[in-house]
Amino acid sequence: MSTSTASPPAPAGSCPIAATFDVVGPRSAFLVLREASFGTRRFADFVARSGLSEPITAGRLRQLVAEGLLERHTYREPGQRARDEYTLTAKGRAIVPVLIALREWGERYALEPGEPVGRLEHVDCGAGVRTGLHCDAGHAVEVTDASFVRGPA
Amino acid sequence: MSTSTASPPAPAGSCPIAATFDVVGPRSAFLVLREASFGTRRFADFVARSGLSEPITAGRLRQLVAEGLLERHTYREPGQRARDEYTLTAKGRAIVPVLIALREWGERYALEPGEPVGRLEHVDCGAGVRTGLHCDAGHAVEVTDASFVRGPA
DNA sequence: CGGCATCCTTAGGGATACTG
DNA sequence: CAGTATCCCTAAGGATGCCG
Repeated sequence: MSTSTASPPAPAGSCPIAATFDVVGPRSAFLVLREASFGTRRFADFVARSGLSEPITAGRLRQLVAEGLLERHTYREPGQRARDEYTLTAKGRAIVPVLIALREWGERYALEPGEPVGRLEHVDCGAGVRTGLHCDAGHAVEVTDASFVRGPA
Repeated sequence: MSTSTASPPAPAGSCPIAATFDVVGPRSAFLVLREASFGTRRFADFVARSGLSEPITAGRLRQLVAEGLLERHTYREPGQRARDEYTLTAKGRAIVPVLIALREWGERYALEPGEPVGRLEHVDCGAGVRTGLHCDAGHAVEVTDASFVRGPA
């Protein structure tokens, strides 16, 4: 990937990558979203599985609800006391490809080969799921075949 | 996406998402990598285009070189003085899909509609480039059709 | 140009203890 | 169980100034 122009000063102010970090938050937010994407719903499970402390977990959950990536519902199973649960919204589900891409990179470049990391399966056929680039004309695209052009999307 | 198991305690220690953040670094590292993916090579340009301060930029460049995502070369054009430049390694290029996925999310959910953000083009045909999920059997996969299974990849 | 040194402020995050 | 309240430490990051 490269610019076709000589890249003028760049309006860093409207960079969608920076904007994503500004909305989603820090590392810990991605870990909370990871757990939510795995189906974790309850506070205590987020704490246990994310590896984050309670205050941080609580803060991220609150913030992600405020940003609209998670929804909080209080529900009560018959005969049980009320519980809170957090589930992904459409906005939150839309970030799952980012999580998968992060996962793929980490598995390849940041973990020891052979570390147990689980796998993503296509529910329809059981085959492994991966991210990829493709163009609107339907071609598979390599990173080196993508060119960034500044200006209106 | 959801777990098919009840998700036991989770070995957060070997989470590839967390590992990616641990290797790549914080938000500013992604902005530096963004610029590198656009073809930015020189220190002053990284500073001007990333919107980061010089010390932070210098620190990220040094760290990303140390982690093997960037390579630093000193080169001298004929009749010019020596310059340093930073270019992506294969390990660094491999993270571009993460950047693209972050970019797509931000454009959709974190920026005002209509903000100028540029676009990615397939060099072969000029069509826009997007990320997507697919399975090893070749099917396009929706987020909701991916299931995470713990255990060896 | 390509940095590093210093200083400062804010944000991220863990530990612990406590409350509804 | 689902948090909140403190306290404390470290990391992130900007501003400024200096140096090869």
